[in-house]
Amino acid sequence: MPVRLSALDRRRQIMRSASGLFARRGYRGTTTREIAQRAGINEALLFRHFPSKQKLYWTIIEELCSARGRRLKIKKILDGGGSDFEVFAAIAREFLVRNARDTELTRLLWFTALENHKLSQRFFRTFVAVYYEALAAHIRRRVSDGAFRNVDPLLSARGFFGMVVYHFLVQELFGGSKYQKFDPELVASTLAGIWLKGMQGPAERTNSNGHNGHSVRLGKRSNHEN
Amino acid sequence: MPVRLSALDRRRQIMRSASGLFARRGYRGTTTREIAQRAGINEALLFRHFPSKQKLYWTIIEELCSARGRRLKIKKILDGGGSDFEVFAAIAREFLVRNARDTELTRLLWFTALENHKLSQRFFRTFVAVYYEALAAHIRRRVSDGAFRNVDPLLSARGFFGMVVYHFLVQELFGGSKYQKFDPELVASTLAGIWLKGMQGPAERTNSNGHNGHSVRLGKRSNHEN
DNA sequence: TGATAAAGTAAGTGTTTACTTACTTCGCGT
DNA sequence: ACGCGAAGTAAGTAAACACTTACTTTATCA
Repeated sequence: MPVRLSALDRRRQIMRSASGLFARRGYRGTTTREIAQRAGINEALLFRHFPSKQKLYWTIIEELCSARGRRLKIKKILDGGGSDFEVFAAIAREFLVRNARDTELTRLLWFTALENHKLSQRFFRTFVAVYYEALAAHIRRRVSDGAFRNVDPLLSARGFFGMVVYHFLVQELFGGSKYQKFDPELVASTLAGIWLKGMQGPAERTNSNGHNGHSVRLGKRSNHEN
Repeated sequence: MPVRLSALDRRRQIMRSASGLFARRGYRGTTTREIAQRAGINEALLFRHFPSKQKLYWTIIEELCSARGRRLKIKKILDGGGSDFEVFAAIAREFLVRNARDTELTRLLWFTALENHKLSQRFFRTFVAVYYEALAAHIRRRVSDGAFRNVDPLLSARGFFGMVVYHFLVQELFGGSKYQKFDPELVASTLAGIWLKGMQGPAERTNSNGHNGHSVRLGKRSNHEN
């Protein structure tokens, strides 16, 4: 009846069970007994694999922080070329679909941010700040190209992510999806369209720069009727 | 030594003490003993004023939901006239300074959203959705004026709040303010500027003879460059 | 084929939690 | 001035919590 697993497999299984519960109920709202129950094992075994509940939690967070290849994805989009509109819509889309695929992770992250002050900052640095830096660098480049207006790159990058992330939070955390569904594709292109048009320089025809082929024929006509 | 208060005053004092703790540590992270200690009373007295911890929590949330005159403020800004920029910058500023004044409330709300699924949706409706509706209505008006492009009013309203709220969250919840301070005035005008410029229709809105030709060309389907 | 080390568990431990009970102190109306 | 109801409290209780101990089972390899 009791399935016997190798230490590594059991460890992984416990972490999987635990992260789901932590995400739904938070650290304090999750008991070690629940975790063990969900993993189908005795509570004592949990404590042989992890010295404490705290350590288990941290290990999960740690793994989530390091394992995901998110950074690569956004860097790839940025470096991949394409019009500004294509790039920013792709980033927004990537964010929306990725987060939608595991609401669990998002909830876990937000819980951590609220429950654990210290961890949240470290979190932010390893998980979120990299996006900003990459995006802000890109914006800075486009500013010096003359394609974007000269606004604070960090602030405008934050503004862009803000639109996307907040939309997701409203839909998933606050139950906005109960009232209205949105097509991620539409959301991505609409928000990217607004932001991008808002960033473009007053002299819009300045697309001749000897840089790589970013042309400025963007999607200000990103207007999608339906 | 022990200060004797009227039931009403004591009640209020307990609620004040409790909401601070709930905001910092969440519902589950706050003990009734702590609350009593902070209020300078015995734990038993707390339970004479509130039948349970749950009820205390709900009462606090309820009061926060109903008492605040937030809705009025934003309506007033919208109806007060002024240029689009003045209006939107004012809304953003109002949000930033108001939230900064009580981070406590913001934290409490986000905690509630995560910890209590049911409550969060009700919360959202009474606390946040009113903003959207007011702003979306305004956007709709400006669209039919021909001043704004014809994008989904709800989505673009969300986008606007998203920029502002997310900036606040990053600064206050994730410790962004440790690294860099932002002048609320600057943030408000920058974000409002981006969003607004992104919303304004250039020579776009031609006429309304049932079929507007530009919608055929979707921005996201623009051809690739490499 | 055992010896052994690790997987697994039943049944605890002390502590903390939300909540009670049984009691004392005090302001106030008559 | 005195009685009564309400403010206030010391000292609990049962349940739930994270974590332990002491023990049994089983895969693996010399």
